[in-house]
Amino acid sequence: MAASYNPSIVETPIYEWWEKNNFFSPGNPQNEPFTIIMPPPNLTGALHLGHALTVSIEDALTRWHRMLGHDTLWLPGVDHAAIAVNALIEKQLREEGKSRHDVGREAFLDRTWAFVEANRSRISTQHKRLGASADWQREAFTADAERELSVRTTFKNLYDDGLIFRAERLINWCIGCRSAISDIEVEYDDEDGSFWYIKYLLDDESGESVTVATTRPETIPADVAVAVNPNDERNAHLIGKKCVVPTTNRIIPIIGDDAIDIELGSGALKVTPAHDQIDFDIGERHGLEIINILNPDGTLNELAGEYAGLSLDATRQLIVQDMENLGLIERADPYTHAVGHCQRCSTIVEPLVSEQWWVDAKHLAKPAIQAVTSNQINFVPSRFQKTYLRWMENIRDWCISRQIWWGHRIPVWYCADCGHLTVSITDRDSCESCDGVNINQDEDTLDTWFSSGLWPHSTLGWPKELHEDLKRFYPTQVLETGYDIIFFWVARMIMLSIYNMDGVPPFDTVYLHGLVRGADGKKMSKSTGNIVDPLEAIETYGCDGLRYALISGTSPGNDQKLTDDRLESGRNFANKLWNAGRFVISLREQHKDKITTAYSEPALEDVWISSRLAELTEEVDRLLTNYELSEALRQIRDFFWDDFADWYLEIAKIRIRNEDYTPLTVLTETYEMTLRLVHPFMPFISEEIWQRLQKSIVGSNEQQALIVASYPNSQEINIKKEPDVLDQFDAIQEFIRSIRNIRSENKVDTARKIECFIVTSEYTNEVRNLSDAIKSMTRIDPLHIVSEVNQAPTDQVVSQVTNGGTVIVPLGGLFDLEVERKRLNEDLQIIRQEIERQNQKLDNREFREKAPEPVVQKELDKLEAAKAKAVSISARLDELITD
RNA sequence: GGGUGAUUAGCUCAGUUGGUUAGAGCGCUUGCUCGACACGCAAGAGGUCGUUGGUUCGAAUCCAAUAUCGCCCA
Repeated sequence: MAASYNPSIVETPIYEWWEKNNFFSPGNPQNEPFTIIMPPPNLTGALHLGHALTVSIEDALTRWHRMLGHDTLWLPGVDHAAIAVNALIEKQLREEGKSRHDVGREAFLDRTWAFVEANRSRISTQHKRLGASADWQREAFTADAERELSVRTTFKNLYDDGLIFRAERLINWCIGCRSAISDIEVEYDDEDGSFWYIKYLLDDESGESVTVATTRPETIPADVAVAVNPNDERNAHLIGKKCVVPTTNRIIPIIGDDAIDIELGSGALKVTPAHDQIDFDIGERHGLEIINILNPDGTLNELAGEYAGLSLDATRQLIVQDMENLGLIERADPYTHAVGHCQRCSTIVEPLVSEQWWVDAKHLAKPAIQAVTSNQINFVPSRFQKTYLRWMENIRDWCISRQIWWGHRIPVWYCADCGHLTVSITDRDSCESCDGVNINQDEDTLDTWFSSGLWPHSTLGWPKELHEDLKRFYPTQVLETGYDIIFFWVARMIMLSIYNMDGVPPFDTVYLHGLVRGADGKKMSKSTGNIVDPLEAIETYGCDGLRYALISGTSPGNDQKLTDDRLESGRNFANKLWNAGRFVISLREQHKDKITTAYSEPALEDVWISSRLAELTEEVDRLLTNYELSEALRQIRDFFWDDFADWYLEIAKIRIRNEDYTPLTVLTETYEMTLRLVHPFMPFISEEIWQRLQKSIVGSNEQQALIVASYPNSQEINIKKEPDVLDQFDAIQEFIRSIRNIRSENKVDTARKIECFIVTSEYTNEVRNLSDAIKSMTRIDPLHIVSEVNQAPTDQVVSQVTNGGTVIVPLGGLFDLEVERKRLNEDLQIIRQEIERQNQKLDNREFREKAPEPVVQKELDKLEAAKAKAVSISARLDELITD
């Protein structure tokens, strides 16, 4: 084995071997299932660190459950990302000087499918590189034939139930995508603008005017009324009169409406129902006409009169200028207002009235709210339950039609003869009402989230209700994703799954992770240049190193910064595992014939490491059950590095050097179990070493698999847990640390062996049993074990008092009386402060009465220990003074 | 404006039923070729847990204000 771990030559062959052996598919039909459906990444672009985090978490949960023996399925897939891919292909076309309309729908889709095929395989290759133990045989695609069937079936059922309908309403029109988008696809940014106060002249001889305040003068050509509050003394008398729209000179009514904010602006609002939600509502209440002045490309249409053909920006400048020339502008105040931008293409979104397909979200939300309030679905962390409920309780109808070509085409056919509308799961060539063949399918496609909303059951075979997977794996256990898509995805899945699956929610637990940010704390993006490519990180640090870094940096729902430091410590941990394994295996090979499996009389350290391991397995089980992955990993690391490698292994070395080969058994068992514990987090290195270790244990060349080995359980540890041993070993560690500290503080040459006295009555046996280890680890010789301080010399010695006794090291010529006196005085100071604190605590009558007994006892013990320490230190000080 | 999160060592973060001497990694100081590992070993230094007030025998932890930064929604 190489002296350092080289992940790049280990990882790929192991993954291929796992896959070849079909370990990723569920294979324990007799056991209870555990299912995670993978959030399908978008087809566009490469996988980023967010995906790497998703994989790290979901794979850890999957591997853990697989090792627990569950019938485990992690089902992968890809999302067709309708708008994003459509935009990407359109961009390609634009670069060739063409539009999608130039090439036509069919050629456009051919081209898109070619892109899709190329990218799908790249995404699964990258997932495999991240070590995802997902069942690739079941890989799904939101736009494949099975999923199309589920989409159309859902559409048809919702339509038949009256929950999908077509209506003309105000929608968000993305000028870049040339499509409607849903409310949550609009992102608002504050932008500086102006609040213009504009005079609308009354349509009479009075010469009077009403002053309207607006941030959007460019929509003036679409005005159909001016509204004032009937309670507004300034304006109420105008109600019922008419006024003239500036520049276009149409005559419009002045109406009264309670909803008008008297305080805002001039108190008079121009009403533009086609281009503003509030105005649209006012228009509905008053039966106003709707004038839409926008073309799909964001320019103004012929209804805008002289401004037709101009952009909104250009119109604003021009119309303001025109009105100024007419003396209609009273003033313009600086004003900050929220401007909507498209989530996908960042261009400005315009409110606009249009006929679209809608889902009655309020109706679907009811049982989806119920599923969460009744705790059928739980959020981790729980605070996101509130986020979810708040949104669901205020949900608005969901606009699902998109004027783009890439996506699920709306399964609706319009009859030119009778006007009937046929909604069908299968393609139609005749009208279901009049049988006429003069029908056309709806040109629009569905919101990409409509198909991903079906994901938990569409991937398992729905609507084929007898599908084995659906029966076996629905509902799933965990849905793991980023908190940024609770509304887009999680909420829709809950609504649509409950609707399609007879009221059964799609999963029990929603685990939400945070964003992975750059080392600078900013969101990773190309423009800030702080992107870490997961594949590059894998090249440098290994897949396990990356996964370690991601898992150890994450806690549910919180963002994390990924730094090189953390990646390095992941790589270092992998290397540490590797080297310990290398050492254990080489020891076994060297002493093959001396290994026994009997440990009738385990040594203190054997019992200690076994007890610690038992504690660890119980703790890891508890933590993983509570989704505290980073804490579980941290504890495994600490156990392995501190307890196993730095203490147990070091002592074992000494024993083996002294021809005591019994530690080899515990050494191997502990190390082997550690590999199993760490496997869900660092699958490659653990599998690699585990297999080598198995060969050395079993002695056969048959390749075994850690991935399907059992997850450690404290019951399987041969040496049972003994709580007393933890204290005993702790005392030994303290003695060793004290001696090392004395050596270091007094600058005793590393190589030089010195004499030492350990004064203890409580731990005499333990010190005696471990004396070889103590001597070797501290380079002392001889070691005297005595029960009284007066059995040790007092001249030119340095001493340190521990909880288990006192360490006394004669230093001879290296001894510095002043240094030692100073140090002892400092120690005494500290211990006296502690005694003070303890006394204060214990003198408090209320504490002694109200605190639980064990807590009081613990404080009493601490006081006693501190007092004993103080006595020893003062005694030693007295000796120094009398010297 | 409403909601929500963060604020703990120089940096990045743990601290999940209130009871430790407040922990880790990185960085820092000192010393190390004792049978794996310098991606390592050993010994250290470093924190009045944002501020104020409250609840409690006891608060980093619970409550209320407040400040700063962030996110979501309107």
